[in-house]
Amino acid sequence: MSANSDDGRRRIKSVDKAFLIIQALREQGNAGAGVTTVADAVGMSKGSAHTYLNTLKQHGVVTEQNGRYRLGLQLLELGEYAKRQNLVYQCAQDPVDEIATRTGELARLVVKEQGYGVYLYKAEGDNAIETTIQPGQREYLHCTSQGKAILAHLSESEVREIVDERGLPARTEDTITDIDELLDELEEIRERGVAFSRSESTRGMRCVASPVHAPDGSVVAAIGVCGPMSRLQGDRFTEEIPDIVRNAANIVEINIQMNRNS
Amino acid sequence: MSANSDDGRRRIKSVDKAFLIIQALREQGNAGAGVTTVADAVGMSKGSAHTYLNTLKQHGVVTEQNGRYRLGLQLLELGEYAKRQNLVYQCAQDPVDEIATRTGELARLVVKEQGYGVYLYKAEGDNAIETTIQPGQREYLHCTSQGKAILAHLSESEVREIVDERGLPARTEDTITDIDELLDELEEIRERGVAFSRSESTRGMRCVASPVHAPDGSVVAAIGVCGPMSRLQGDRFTEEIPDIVRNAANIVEINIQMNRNS
DNA sequence: AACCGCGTTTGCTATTGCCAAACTTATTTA
DNA sequence: TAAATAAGTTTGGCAATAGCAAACGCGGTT
Repeated sequence: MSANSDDGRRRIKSVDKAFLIIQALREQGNAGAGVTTVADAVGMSKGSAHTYLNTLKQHGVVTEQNGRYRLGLQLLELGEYAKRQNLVYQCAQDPVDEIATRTGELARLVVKEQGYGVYLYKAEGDNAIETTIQPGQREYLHCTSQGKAILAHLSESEVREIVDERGLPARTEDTITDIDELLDELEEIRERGVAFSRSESTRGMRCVASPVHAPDGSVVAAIGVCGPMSRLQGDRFTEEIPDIVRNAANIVEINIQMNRNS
Repeated sequence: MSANSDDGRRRIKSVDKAFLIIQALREQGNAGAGVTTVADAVGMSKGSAHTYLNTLKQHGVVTEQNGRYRLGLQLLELGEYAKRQNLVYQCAQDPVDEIATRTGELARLVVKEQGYGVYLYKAEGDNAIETTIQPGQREYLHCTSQGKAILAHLSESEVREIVDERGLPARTEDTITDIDELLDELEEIRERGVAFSRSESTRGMRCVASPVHAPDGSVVAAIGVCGPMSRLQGDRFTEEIPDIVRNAANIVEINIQMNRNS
């Protein structure tokens, strides 16, 4: 009877369907899709799919050229806006730039959202590596140093909840895929104040990350450094860079607090 | 009786309302808004607004922390995806970089979407100016060189349609605000192959832009250069840079064609 | 020229979104 | 500490509307 689905709360089914269509279009990629293809993909009649696509088109989140529908750039405008509004994004840019220049490596900002990490900003030092993952993309929390830094400061029940929902897929042979092993690792990270990643998300890549806390004490993000194993080793990896990263994370936290009161 | 609104076509009203809420949240900016505020802003009951916000939250396009709702970063992921998928974006990056290094100025890519220009990519030369407008944002077509380059290659009826819908707001005292004057200017641009802007969008800023055509002959984008009046004048403004820009636009077109066949 | 596949439109019905009002929780005031 | 107020959440019932199926229109193909 009731229009609910997940956790007993009511939902607007038409909105769900709209996002189902957006998802379907996304999976079609650059090729785009026609009305019939979309209708089949989401399991509705041609007529209905047509009405949805037209509505979405009016809002610019879908574009159409001679019968082929694709994702529209209005999404980018909204997304960029959301990014710029983000307080952590505003407060972390300078410290991340600083990390990049001081280490010469790639420095990144990842914020927590819905059990994922969203890669929001990067700064490239003189020797910065190129990564395949692009700003704006989500990544799993268990396989990156940034993600683990965030997980380490959540409660065990929150961690288990995220793992139950997202799983622990293996990115490389070194990815932690066991929940108990992960919890042990998080314990260490908490004591140390920085998280390491040794080829856990990409072979040959090492990272160091430190969490960023909101004024209320909850973790909201992590900043860190990524580089090749060849350069990130010894004291530089275990001492120098952790110090730089920890310090920068601290500055971000101060920036957030100051921005709060203004 | 019928569920239509704009041009007789049916629409999904719930989807319209969802975007109304997104718009409302956007206007609240960084502060965010509570359920009641949103309900008032879009003119629906508290209960309904709550259901919508919860649905949108599930999809990540809205986030909530202790009762305050804001735009979510899922929008950024979708938007960045739409951008990366965009064929023109893929094909124009190298030529735009090239323009920037050869001129030392700011080079930009603007693609046409729904009667607006969407600023998708920039490359900064050694002396590049800083602009307030950010990648991902929309801009009017009548007041920028890039926009005029696009308009110049649409039919007069299409231009009139866009102007009717979006108007010709004045950005500076030099913005063209008269439709006939605009049409004359477009005529010149068509003959010349490049569009100029002299303080029409920002005081003291000059731009040169050239259109990019799809294989079917329609304009899809424009690339160009922006810089201070002090540097963009004389032959450099009217001859040298136009040559560079025209040439680069040509290369983009070739890239698009090649990508088409692959 | 007839066919076929695709996109668009429309009438009718069952579904679902919506308001109002009750209920719950948090915050402020006395 | 309690009362009062405000804000968020849930629910019943009715009216609105989303959805299908089927008809229509249109370009491309055999």
